[in-house]
Amino acid sequence: MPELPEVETMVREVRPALVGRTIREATLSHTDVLRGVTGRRFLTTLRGARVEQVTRRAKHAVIRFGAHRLVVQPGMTGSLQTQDAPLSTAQRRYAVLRARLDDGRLLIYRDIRRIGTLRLLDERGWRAYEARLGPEPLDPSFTPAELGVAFARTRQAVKKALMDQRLVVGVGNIYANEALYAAGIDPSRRADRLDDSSIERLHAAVVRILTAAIESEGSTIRDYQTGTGQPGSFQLELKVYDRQGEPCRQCGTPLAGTHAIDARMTVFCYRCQGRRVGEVGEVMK
DNA sequence: ACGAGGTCCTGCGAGC
DNA sequence: TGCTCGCAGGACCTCG
Repeated sequence: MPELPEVETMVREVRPALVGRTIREATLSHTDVLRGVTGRRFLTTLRGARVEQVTRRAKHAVIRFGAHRLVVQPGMTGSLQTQDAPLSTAQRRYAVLRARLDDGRLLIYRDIRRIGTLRLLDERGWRAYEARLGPEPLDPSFTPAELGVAFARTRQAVKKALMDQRLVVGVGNIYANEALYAAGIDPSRRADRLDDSSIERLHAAVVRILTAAIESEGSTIRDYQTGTGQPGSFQLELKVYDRQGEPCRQCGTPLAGTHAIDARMTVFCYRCQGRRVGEVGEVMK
C-alpha cells in the first residue's frame, strides 16, 4: 500500500521519463477513480499537455503541466509507471489511465482495487487541497516539537494520530506500526499524553524508517510496484507489520495483533511497547 | 468538536 | 474441488 516511501520511489522513477514530454493521447478504462472532474474534461486537459514537473506531496504524486496538476493518490494498490514496450494483456487489465507520450512511451496509472484517486486541480484547487495536509516528515524543518504540537491537537490513540494526514503526512498503516515498535511506544496510548522523550523517539523512528524504506524502494506486501514495475524490498526489513503471532525480534514474545485502533491491523509487542492489557479492546493472537 | 463506523473496490485466503 | 464469505485499507463521508 503506497505510503510516502512507495510514492517517493515511483515519482523518482517516472520523473526522468516524463519531464519535458507532451502527452499525445490519453484513455481511461474506468472513470470511478476520478474526483471532481468528468472523464471527458480530464482527458481533454491531458491531451497536448506538456509535463513541467513531477513531485511528491504526502502520499500523492503530483504531475504539473501549465495551469493544472494531475494529483495521483495511489490508495491501496495504485502505482504510476512508464512503459517502453507495449502492454501485455495482464498489464492492460489494471491500467486505468494510459497516456501516450510524444516519444512513444506510455505513462500508465495502474490500480487493481481502484481505491486510488486521480484529481485535476488548477492553482487555486491545489492550494486548497494542500492546505489540508500536515507537514512533510522528511523535511528538515520537521522537528519533534512540531510533532508534539500536532499530537497535542488530538485525543486519539497515537497510532491513529500518526496516520492522520492533517497532523503529519505520508505515514500509513505499515510505517505507523513499524515506527511505534521502533520507538517502543504502545500504539493505543493517547497522542496528547506522550512525554517529550517518547515524542523524540517516535520522531526519530519515523524519519529513520521512512528514509530507509525509500532506499529500499518501498515495501511490497502484495500489489505495490515501483515506477518501473518492480517490487520494493523494505518488506524484508519490517519488524512487526504482518507478523502477528510471530516472535518479536527483540525479545521473542509472540507479537499481538488487534483491530481495536481505527479498525486497522495493529501489530505490536506487549513487552517492548509496554502495553497495558485490555486498555483498548480485544487483542488477537 | 470529536469520535465511531460505513463506503468505495477487487483479489485472495480461509472455511465449508 | 469449488464455492461463498470476509478481510485488506486511505481517505472521505455521515451520524450521534
